[in-house]
Amino acid sequence: MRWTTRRIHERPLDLWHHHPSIPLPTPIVILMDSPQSLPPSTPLGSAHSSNYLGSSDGARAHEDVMGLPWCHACRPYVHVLLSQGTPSTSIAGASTAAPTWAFSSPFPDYICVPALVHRSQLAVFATPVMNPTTAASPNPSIDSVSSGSPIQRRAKGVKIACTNCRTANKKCDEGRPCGRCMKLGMDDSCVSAQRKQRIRRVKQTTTAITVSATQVAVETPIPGDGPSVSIPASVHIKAGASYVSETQEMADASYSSPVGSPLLADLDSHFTAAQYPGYSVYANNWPTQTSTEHHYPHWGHGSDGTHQHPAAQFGGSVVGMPPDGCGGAGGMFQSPRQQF
DNA sequence: AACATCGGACTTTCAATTTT
DNA sequence: AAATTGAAAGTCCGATGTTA
Ligand SMILES: [Zn+2]
Ligand SMILES: [Zn+2]
Repeated sequence: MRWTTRRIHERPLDLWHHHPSIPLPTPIVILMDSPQSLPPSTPLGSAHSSNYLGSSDGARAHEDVMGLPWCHACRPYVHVLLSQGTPSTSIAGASTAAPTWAFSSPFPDYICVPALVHRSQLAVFATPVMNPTTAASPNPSIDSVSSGSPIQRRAKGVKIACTNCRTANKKCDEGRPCGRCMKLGMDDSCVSAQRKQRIRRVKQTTTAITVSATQVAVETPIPGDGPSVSIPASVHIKAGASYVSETQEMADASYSSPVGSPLLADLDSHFTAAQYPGYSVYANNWPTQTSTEHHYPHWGHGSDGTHQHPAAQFGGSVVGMPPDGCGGAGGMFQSPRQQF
């Protein structure tokens, strides 16, 4: 089996289409735990990637979940620890109804949702922790999840603020004088600030990568293995990159950047659970066979050939099922991020 | 109410490093 | 040369304090 690592770089999600070589549904399930980099103070409406469950990089706004070109229909699932990944406050327009895209997780206190769901969309699961299926619905008429109503994101700033606005930490505009300076009668002093020269710095060697934003791990139960609650082991995922089974050549060259076989041995040398407290890992069961049958290691095949949701094979109750095919971009998995 | 400050949450840039 | 990736530097929201 060949593995490919790739990462989406500064590309709006909407531009991604489902890639024919990526099986549906995806063979990867992400387990997210202890998202300590999601401070309660983080605005829920923010487009900050740490707000997007499953994002592998909490510091970048433009890079994508797990570095893979998922379309809405094939994105992986994230098991979110409710007590920590759930926003404690709701946002305007957020649904309080049990969403149909959420699943109960086989892991206690987790729920299973598609990766890239905005954190705010979990408001429905806010404390006290409750079963998605029985969650009350105080305001069922408003459902930002299924309706895809956008969540307010921070306004885009100007390229370069005037010195006055920069100093005052206030919003500037492109005009010179800018609106604020005009309003305050500071027309004369309104000049564009100068960007400082960046100080020279030396990069450290890579091994101690910060495990950021979404503490993730992949787990890959063999189909038909029955309940597979994995045991914390070493980390099998590299920050900023992820791996997808590549059993056929990529049709679209722009998506691929083939790499050798960065599998376990490789990655284990970089990460251990001990090194990163709080980084719970559930990766004890990577697929070993190379059969093309293994496109769906997670979901397995139902007797009728359809794919099963992981929750199903774990015996968890499925609250809803993901849509089939790749036409779901505008549907229930729609990202709240407008700039996608 | 209008304005000044400012902590800090996002965002954008860019250059060091790694890949191709 | 191009892609990654760490993190410096930038924008500005929103809370708080001051002034009128
Ligand atoms: Zn200005
Ligand atoms: Zn100005």
